[in-house]
Amino acid sequence: MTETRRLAHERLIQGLFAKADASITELVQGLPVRILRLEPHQEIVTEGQRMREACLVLEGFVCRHKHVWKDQRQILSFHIPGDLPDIQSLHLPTVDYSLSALPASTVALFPHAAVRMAVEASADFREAVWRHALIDAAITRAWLASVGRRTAYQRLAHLFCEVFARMLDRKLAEAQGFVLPVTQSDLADALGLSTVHVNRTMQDLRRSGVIETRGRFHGFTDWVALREAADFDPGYLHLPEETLALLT
Amino acid sequence: MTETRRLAHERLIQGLFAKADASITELVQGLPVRILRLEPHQEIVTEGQRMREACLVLEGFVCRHKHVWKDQRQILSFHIPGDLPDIQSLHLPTVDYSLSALPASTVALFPHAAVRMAVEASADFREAVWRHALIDAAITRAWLASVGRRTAYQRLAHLFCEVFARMLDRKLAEAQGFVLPVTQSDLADALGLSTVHVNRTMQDLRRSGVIETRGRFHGFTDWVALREAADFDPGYLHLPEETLALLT
DNA sequence: CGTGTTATTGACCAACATCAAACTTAGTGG
DNA sequence: CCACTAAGTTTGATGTTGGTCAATAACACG
Repeated sequence: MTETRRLAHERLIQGLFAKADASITELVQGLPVRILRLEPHQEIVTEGQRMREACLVLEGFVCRHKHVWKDQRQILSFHIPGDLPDIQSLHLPTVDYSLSALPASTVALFPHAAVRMAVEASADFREAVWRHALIDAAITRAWLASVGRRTAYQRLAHLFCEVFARMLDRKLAEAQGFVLPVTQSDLADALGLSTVHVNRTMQDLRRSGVIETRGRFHGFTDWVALREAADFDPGYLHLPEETLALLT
Repeated sequence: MTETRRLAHERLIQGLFAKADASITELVQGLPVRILRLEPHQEIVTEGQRMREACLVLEGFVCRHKHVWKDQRQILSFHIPGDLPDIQSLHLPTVDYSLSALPASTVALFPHAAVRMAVEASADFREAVWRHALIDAAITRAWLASVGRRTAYQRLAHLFCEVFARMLDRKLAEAQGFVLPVTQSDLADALGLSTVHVNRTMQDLRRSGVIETRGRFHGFTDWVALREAADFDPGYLHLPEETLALLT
């Protein structure tokens, strides 16, 4: 467990900073942290809840979602290790969404009070938290544009590009492809489609020869074509040059 | 023009704080500001642009939008007087969306440098800016849920409820209804629908007896029914109690 | 093996898009 | 005050994307 705590501090740094300087490392390692292991589909946070801790994804895959009308749900975002899906609860403690693990996952919980102290102590830390929250908002806007104005084919392609790019940046993906540990029904809820249609659209993607699926690993057989079909421009992710270079 | 500058400071306070204390008022009134008058449809900010000022809506109605694929656009948010649609450019200067006036509008521009100083000088101001940016993100999430999982009828109803609630809070609407100064084609781009379908759906709303339109004024003839059709819960707007009371 | 979850298929249907035209309104200049 | 124009709204006819329902097939795991 001490091992996992170390991982939590490491991942926090990885998620917030391109490169950590010594003072930041020290600051982060001083943060108290609680580890939570989650079953598949387990809910961590519920819409309307008042938070006292902020969550960091350590392993697995987490999503934000909202329940809409009769048992329909919309997934609002996917979160990979290193993400802080509810960091904004620091300033707006009542959350407007639920948070759930998709496959079995593990998350770290940092008390708001401690994070607030770190934020006040270090301008770099403060800046990094802002950046993280704002990129998150930019991603939500990209999703809104996708769901509002793209076809199912384009939406799915765009989602693949985005999640791949983000995972690549955190060294969670190979250049040739990546593991997306979610079901087709999760994808449907993320893209505003039905499960059946996601299934058919996936088949279209495979038939077009841009993606090859083996289980939950998705290999890119024609990255340029995928990127173009999706009309994907990674600008909104504000990735470092090194990562962007890998997405050419 | 000096008159308009005063208005700018006043609206900034109104947009950021429920009630202003004296020190905040002083701080805000010290901010340098530039006024811009906009023609209908005039673009203020363009996707990818690097900002050095932050925009505050003074009069009219402004929207954020993204261009998607062949001349399609998705409106990401509407902004009413008192809103800071691109305050996040303070920390992420390259914006991922465009900003346009819908009807003729006027906006104030505050230099980033000055705002940054105010943010550093006052914890209350800093907190208020965070709050503003985070509520904005919550609104985007609500839109995503709407576009992803609601029918045209529900989406339109939800949008009416939301914008009305926000305008009410800023004293920009009467209890019986409000002026929404946008075209049906703007609504279509906001809701991910076609203009024709928005038109037909508006007629449905009128036929159901929940809304009555005279020009761009929309009167609520059955608020409770509208609210229920939209499945509208204003929690995500984080409005003060007084305003919530008016939405019962 | 059996049991539960996920993926895939087929038949049919509904919501919403597209296209093209007519109508309304508000603004403009003579 | 009236034509003239441009923008926005409304209508009808028709097409398509994606939804629903229901069944079957493929896995994954104890």
